[in-house]
Amino acid sequence: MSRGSRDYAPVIRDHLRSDILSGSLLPGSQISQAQVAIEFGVSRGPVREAFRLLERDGLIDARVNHRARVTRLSVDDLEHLYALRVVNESLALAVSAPSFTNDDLDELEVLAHELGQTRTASFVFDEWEEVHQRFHTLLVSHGGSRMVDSVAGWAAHTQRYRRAYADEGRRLPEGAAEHAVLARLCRDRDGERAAPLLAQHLSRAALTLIAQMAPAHDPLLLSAAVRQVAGPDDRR
Amino acid sequence: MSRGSRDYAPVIRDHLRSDILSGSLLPGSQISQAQVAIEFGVSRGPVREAFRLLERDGLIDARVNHRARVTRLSVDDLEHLYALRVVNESLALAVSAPSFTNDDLDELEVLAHELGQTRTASFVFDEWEEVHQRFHTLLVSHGGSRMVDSVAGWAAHTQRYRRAYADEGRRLPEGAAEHAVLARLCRDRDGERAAPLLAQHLSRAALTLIAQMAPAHDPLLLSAAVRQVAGPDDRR
DNA sequence: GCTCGCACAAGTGTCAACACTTTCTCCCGA
DNA sequence: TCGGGAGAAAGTGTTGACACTTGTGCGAGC
Repeated sequence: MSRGSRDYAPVIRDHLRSDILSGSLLPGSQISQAQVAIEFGVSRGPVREAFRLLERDGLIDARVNHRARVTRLSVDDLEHLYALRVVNESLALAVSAPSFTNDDLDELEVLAHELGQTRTASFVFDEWEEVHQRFHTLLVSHGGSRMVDSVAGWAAHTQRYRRAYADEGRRLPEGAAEHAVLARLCRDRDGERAAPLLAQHLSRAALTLIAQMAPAHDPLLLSAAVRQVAGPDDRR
Repeated sequence: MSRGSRDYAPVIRDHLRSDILSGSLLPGSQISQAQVAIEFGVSRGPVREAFRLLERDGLIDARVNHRARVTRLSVDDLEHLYALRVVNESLALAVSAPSFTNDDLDELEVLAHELGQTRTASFVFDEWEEVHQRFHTLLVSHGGSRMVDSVAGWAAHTQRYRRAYADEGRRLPEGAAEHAVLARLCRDRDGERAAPLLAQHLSRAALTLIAQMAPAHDPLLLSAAVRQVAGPDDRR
């Protein structure tokens, strides 16, 4: 069972993706098939396949005959990612609301509570991020595999920006409260109200990051996305 | 320049994708790396990379140690695809409206006109499909690369369903007219009105296909998607 | 006639080697 | 001192061969 039949590509891809998302592989840094192959104790074949997948996901740029580079971050990309999350996660949440199980709802509340706690308590980014991701994943988990996969990809991407730009000292105070409200609305099966709130929650997170990254940037696309979900919106 | 350095994977992927979308590779049929490698006069390495990409795009299922199969069609998938198109293309169109060039607008009108013509004139599916794709691609072409890529993927997928289930005899009569209206609204830079119309246009196409494929199917997700874009909507 | 095994053909996963390209390095001349 | 090449080193794209797995067909046994 040693030489044939093992399918390394997915595990290599997962490792590299995790390294990129967590920031241990920095944007713009180069990674070579040969190097990775050695690190995983594997030939370059499976590594090439993994690279193809990472490239398709937009995590690396792989020009022919050049070493692959971890894709760089940009405000535009950040805004696009959050705009996509806004419209898609809102839709997924709206249709998921009737389908939540009691276990789902319980877990949502526990996660929301933890997210509120960690804000005040000692703060470890990795832990917070894990809970946060889980919360948002659960929120859209009944949207169907195609939707869930797309959303998971975009959400993962935004993690890079949060890690790179989030001011770890002061987390968004409204954000934490919103998680609890979202959990509550899910409990009430009120997708119609939860969806716009999620949109605004995401938008607020995006705007905070944009402010840190490029204060002058005008988030046209993002506000169009929020408008689509929440309507013209004169209320606060 | 013959042995190293050529990067066959993308061209192989494009060929296979085109074969799958056009229906010359039927849903559920098996394709083997070895066979494809021979057909393209190439070794299996590049073919494997192409397969990984096709799998990522959901066009083939590739279980380990098994031959890959062209993914099957299902109403659920169809509905999901169109729901994604509805919310994303609408957003892309809304933000694209101010950015259209005169060339874009001219081409849109020409394409819309052609789509109206081909309905009555002798009908060749491939030609109609090409013009139709081009029209919708152009409509969202200023939405940013991430958006455009996602949308293009979903739109390509829906092509499989149109080819498999569209009743070639009678095309949607409203559909043809709507293309012209959309082109007009783009000319007027009226993204706010064009977006909901696009949503309904796509929804109508989806519902027609669903009716052919599984009349009993209740398109919950699709209507939620339309509602998100167009509002509760009592009209029509 | 039918089923169950079993060899064997076909297919996948992986590797090491080869052809070619990019990148680094170091040395030379201006 | 500073470019600018030539050559080495490192890297990529591809291949053919090998290890292993799945499927296939055919004959023995019931």
